[in-house]
Amino acid sequence: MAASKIAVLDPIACCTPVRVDVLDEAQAELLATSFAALADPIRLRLLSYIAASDPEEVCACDLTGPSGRSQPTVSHHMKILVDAGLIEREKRGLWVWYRLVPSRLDALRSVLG
Amino acid sequence: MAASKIAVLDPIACCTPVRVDVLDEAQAELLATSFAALADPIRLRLLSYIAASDPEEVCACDLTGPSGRSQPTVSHHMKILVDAGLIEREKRGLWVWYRLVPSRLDALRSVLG
DNA sequence: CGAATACATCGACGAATGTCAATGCATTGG
DNA sequence: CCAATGCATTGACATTCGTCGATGTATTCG
Repeated sequence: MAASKIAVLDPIACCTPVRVDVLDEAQAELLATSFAALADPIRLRLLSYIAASDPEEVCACDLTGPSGRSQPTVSHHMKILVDAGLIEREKRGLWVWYRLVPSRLDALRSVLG
Repeated sequence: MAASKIAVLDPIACCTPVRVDVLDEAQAELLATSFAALADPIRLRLLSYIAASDPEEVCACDLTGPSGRSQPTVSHHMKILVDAGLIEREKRGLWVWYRLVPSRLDALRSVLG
């Protein structure tokens, strides 16, 4: 079971479709949490906003405008994305900066393949 | 905008990471619905159960057992997966059969790349 | 037709989610 | 040390979601 879990989540499996055996409950629970983080339009836009930035790093102070949500709401959504491991958080002085975690996104991709 | 939408959802983009421009609200809403379909452990297990079958086709009557949920609940979840376009439904006589829709899964994969 | 079977829909319930105003907590600058 | 700033947390609310028993609907069989 440990082996199958690794197979499911292994990010190197890009484009070698993982013909998965049935997910056990623990795997399913974990993956569901990750996909749930992507299951909100505001979070998807926040994510793509970071992905579209150059360098791929965005200050929290620049997220309320594009998202059209209040500061607490944005903070709430970013926490969900961070907790899901999809983005990283770094505090620099007064500001907070966010980056994607490509390996985590790759892991999710491999599940769908 | 139509162009960017195609870029985002184009399934041929396997392993050529789509450096997406920021998702507009309509795209985000659509994608969020798709990911929401994957944001439940029972649905993930149902999906992987179909994927693991040979041929990749499963009768509804074989889903209540493995999922550990009641018949109405399974029916509910399958409807969500079908509405999201992730699986196909075919009625043959008294039975209903489900199949994956690989193109739809590929489309979601490309969004994460 | 009538009984049996497979699946969908309805109705109800508790739990989880998205939202924001108000407030709290660090960190910086004077 | 005090005021200001950026972000997180709290509390409250409406909405959505997952669940199942009861019921409805369609199909097959005798």
